[in-house]
Amino acid sequence: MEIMNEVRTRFAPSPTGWLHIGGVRTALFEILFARHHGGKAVLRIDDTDRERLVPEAIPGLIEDLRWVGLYFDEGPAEDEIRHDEDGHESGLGIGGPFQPYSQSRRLPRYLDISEELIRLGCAYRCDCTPERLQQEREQQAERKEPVGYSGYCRDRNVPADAPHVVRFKIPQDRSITLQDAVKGEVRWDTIILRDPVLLKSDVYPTYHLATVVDDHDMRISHVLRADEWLSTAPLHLLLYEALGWSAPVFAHLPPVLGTDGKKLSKRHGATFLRTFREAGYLPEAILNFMALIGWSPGEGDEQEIFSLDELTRRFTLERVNNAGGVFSYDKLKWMNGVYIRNLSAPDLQARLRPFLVSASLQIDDEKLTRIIPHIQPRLELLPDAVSLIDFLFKDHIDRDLGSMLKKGMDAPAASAICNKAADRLTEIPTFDAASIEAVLRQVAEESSAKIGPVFTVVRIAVTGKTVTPPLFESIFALGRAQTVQRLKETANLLTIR
RNA sequence: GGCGCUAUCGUCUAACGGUUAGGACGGAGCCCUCUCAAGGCUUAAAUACGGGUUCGAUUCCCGUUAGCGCUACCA
Repeated sequence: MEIMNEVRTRFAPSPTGWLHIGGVRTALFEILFARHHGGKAVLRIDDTDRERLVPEAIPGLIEDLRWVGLYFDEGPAEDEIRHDEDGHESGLGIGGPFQPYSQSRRLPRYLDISEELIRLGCAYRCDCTPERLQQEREQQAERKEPVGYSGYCRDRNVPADAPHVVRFKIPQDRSITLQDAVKGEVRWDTIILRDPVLLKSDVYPTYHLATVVDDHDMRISHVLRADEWLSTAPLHLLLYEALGWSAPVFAHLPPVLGTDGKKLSKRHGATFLRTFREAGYLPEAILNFMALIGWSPGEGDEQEIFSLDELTRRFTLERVNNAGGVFSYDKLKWMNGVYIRNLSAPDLQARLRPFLVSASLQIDDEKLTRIIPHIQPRLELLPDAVSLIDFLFKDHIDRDLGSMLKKGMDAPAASAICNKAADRLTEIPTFDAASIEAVLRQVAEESSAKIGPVFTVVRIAVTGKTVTPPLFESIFALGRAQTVQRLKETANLLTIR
């Protein structure tokens, strides 16, 4: 594949914490677009802010991306990822022809470019103190002028040997036009732009310098990034121009919002992918759902459930929306339920296991296998299974006898039903759902009560719950011995009551 | 304040000048039914406002309003 003509996208998160759900959407679009065009998606680590840097976040980010099913073609190699205390390999390395993929390891390159820009007269050193800048801004605000760096150091020839930053010299009286693949044509007058810092005093680049240099160096053809970057696009365009590089295609993605219309953040609820994982969401459902915020298949197509392959096949920038979209937990939950129902029984069982284990249940595989098909349509989140089936795996269950005794049911009658059910279930030759159903229906018929209340008595006696998977299948899964024992136990409890 | 982006049911969205403005989530109702779900059917619910352009605007243009983003040696 000729790399020069290849479609290449990149996802460049800052390792400041767990992967955010909004980041998942961006990463997904990077991959969908690149793959749709037979290109490559690059993972780059934007770790130029040493103050907010969380080293453990790097393996965490890659791990999360993998879990959700997003595999990048190029990215940080093993040695760029922090090893644990014992120096064990993380196993998360990706690698690629443009190593390293962490910006903190590319410092000399940014310094070179910064120097070149100074030589070119497109950038200059600035030794203004934070206090000075702060003061400047306050005065501007007071005079109701637009706030921003005044350009004080533009022509001062600040020497290189004292602490300083390097600023880009924004050409005045220019008009910059961006042809954005999503937003269309956007124009700015450079007069409103202020000379931004390119290289900080710690010799780390700012986002602007690093991203332009790396996107160029790594042959990125399409920059898909969140909406919030749109206003810095003219600066980036100017940088490409100053360096004599051709700019990539830009596509600014609509934001993922919280219910209040503001950018999705912690106060709206869960926002870290990790949290969704722990809450029992399926990665496929998350991806499918995120794809539908800001993108739609269009053409009157009403399909909503898409596999990653299908999304890849159908994804185009033309169908990316301009307006931001509110993240709906309700709809995600619904979609998660759809995905759970579409799982094979063994697959569901495997995915459920960790949640059952962490609920301290002693799993009996035979019971679990029997009940799986019956809880499948009843799950929205994986951990929902716990309260539905924990009665299968406990030696002792508590029952609220009071909730049995409703709709004309009294204790003696309930006790008799339990005893009779226990006896009949002991007698039947084959203990399967159909036989259990036949027996219990017979018991109900022989009782003076209606079928509903009778089954409620049996349900609570056997499971301790008012809400359970279907009764006969639950009893079948529990097994004859435990069922009979629980029925008799209940009968006794009802008599001494 | 300045600059920019955005605007269809509560929410995600479809309708690339002509539709009874469609679907999905959520809501309501009904059916099914051993509880709870799932499933099926039905239903309420939207083009922010004002001007143009046009035979005809959800759709194109302008303005207003509102929301959001940026305005850091953060990304």
